[in-house]
Amino acid sequence: MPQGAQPRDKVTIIEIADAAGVSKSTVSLVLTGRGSVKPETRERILQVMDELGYVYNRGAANLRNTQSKIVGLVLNDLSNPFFAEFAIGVETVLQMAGYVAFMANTSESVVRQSQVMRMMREHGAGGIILCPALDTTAEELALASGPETALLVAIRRLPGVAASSVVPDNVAGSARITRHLLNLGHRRIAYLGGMSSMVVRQDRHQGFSEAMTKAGVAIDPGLNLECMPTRDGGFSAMSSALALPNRPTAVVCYNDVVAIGAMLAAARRGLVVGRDIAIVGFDDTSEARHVSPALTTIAVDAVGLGERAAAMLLERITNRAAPETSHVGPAELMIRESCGAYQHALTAAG
Amino acid sequence: MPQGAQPRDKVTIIEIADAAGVSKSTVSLVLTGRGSVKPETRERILQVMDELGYVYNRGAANLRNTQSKIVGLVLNDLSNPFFAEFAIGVETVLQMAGYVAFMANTSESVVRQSQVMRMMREHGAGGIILCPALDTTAEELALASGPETALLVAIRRLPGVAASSVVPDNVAGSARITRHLLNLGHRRIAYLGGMSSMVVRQDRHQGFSEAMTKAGVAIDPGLNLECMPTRDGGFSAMSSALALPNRPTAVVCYNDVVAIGAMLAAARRGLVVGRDIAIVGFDDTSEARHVSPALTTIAVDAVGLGERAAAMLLERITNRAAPETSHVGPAELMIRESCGAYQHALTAAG
DNA sequence: CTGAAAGCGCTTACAG
DNA sequence: CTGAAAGCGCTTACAG
Repeated sequence: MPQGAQPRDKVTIIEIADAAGVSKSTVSLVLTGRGSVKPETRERILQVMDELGYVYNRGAANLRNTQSKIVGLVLNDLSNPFFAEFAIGVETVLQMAGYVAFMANTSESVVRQSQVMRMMREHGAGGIILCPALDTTAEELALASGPETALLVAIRRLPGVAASSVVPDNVAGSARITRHLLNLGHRRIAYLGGMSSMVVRQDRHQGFSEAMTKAGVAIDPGLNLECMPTRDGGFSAMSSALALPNRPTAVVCYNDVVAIGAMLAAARRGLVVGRDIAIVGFDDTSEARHVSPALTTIAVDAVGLGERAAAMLLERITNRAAPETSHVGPAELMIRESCGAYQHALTAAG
Repeated sequence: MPQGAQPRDKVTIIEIADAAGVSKSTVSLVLTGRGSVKPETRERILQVMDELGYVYNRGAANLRNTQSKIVGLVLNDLSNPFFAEFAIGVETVLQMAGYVAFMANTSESVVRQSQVMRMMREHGAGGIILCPALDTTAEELALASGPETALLVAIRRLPGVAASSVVPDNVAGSARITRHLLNLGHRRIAYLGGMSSMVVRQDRHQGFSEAMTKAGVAIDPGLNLECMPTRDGGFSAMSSALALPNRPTAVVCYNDVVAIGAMLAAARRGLVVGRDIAIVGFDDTSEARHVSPALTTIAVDAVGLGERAAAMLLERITNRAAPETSHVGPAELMIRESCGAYQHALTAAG
């Protein structure tokens, strides 16, 4: 607060009007920027606000005019760097547009999810970007959501939910990375990680299956292994896969986290990943680049998805009549070391 | 919305009162839980709310009673996993207490920082947890903050700012990891990374100096190297250090990110980290465990710091008379491979 | 370009 | 335990 100013507790529009010698309507006009106020009056008012340390009370303003410039972001797992990057994208776009974001982490709990969504609505969020917790059902969401709040579902699509959506191209990405392994000469390829109840797993596994089938390679049902999408899950599932009598020569993992767990299991077993066995992931989190050997994976541009999600939600908020839309983001193959492509090239050359 | 309910646009307390056959005061009483309402009346009101799809308008409520149950979280770099973990801690505690959090990422921009802090205040945040951007000054902050908003500074302390603070024990942590290297027999130890203008760097370097001095080891000013706290910065600075005529045998890095860059530079030069040279970090981000060799570093419990920050802020919000407090969190040595302790033990045994 | 008045959805004393 | 009235800080037509 500038020196000389009185540290009043609550400076309101009325005190500004008094000090500037105008009515409070005029002050409101410069605040909203709607009506046209004489430039010198405007300047004087602005200066008085500064002197008195005035803070615009948007809660009061919203009470009168609805539309709030607040958006909620509900994340299922902020500890996953993928979602942190997604959040950065969302928040950047929101900030540029003059919006402010509520953020909540549900840790995959549908209960917490309902709670935070309700809280955000009560606090006047005009829209919510939801990365749904694992067991989210369409009915629950219909209750947690409401007509005053625009809803956008991100990352995990939710069949049967009336909302816009932003998801990466899981099917195409998975097909692409599977083709990559097929091109490298692999035939016994396992699909590892995630639970078959997860929509994302279904999509990614579908891409895997399509690529295998299109290449005329039989899929061994014994090489379809489920596990929780964690490092530990990947470790256990991979250990099982390696204990198989006729073990796979390549493994397509549900995501990077599972792949890193799988790499650990292979190393523990004395295998050199990228030479003795190929392992690939999905997401391209920053860890993928830093593990050794570096992980071949699918980049989905988490930041870009976040930006797109925010832009689409803003569009729906400002234009309530706009139809629900869905966006499927790119999925790009990042060839690194864990697939053995580099070694393969050397062998081919020699 | 349950079937049978009219999808009215805005259900207010008045419509609830009418439908339940009571006055709106009574409805307000069950909403706030303050007065005592006859249990059956209460039940009936609650049921009507559910049927009509009522959403409590906290903006309107706050207008009357001040105190808002909203808190702001301003992060300087959400892409750093350390801050994502910190945010998780903050948000968990806030959620438990029935608060909702605004979140903003400044990307080290003081301009964005001022903007988002003002926005949060305008939207009625009762307090703000700030991880300040690099060039934040006490004066700017005094302007961006205000008497209605409790301020808590986290991670980077800000000399001269009247606010509670939560920071890790940078001095002790740095001294501890330096002692670890001294115990391993190192004498030519470099301090690498960060800019001397950063308060965190000053604290960590102080811990380094104290440990060296206490051990009676001279500090070579030529082995104090600054760089931006990024992977690339660490890479360049380490390259310079290795080009020195009498190069260090061990390197204490400003943080994990710098250390990982430094490890890359050493490897590029043909050195085996942990055998030919020791490199250690600070923070214990998840990457530290996954690089190869695994990074010896200082764990500061980011989640715990976040929880503590939130708890302290809540305390100040509910009890405005409470004095400002500061908390210094633990700093624990995580011995892994990059310091060569394991190799050292083998040698000693043989 | 400016002023007086009503109202947004709620809470808070104050009567009953 | 319940009702009528005032007011929180702002915006919005409506006059001037």
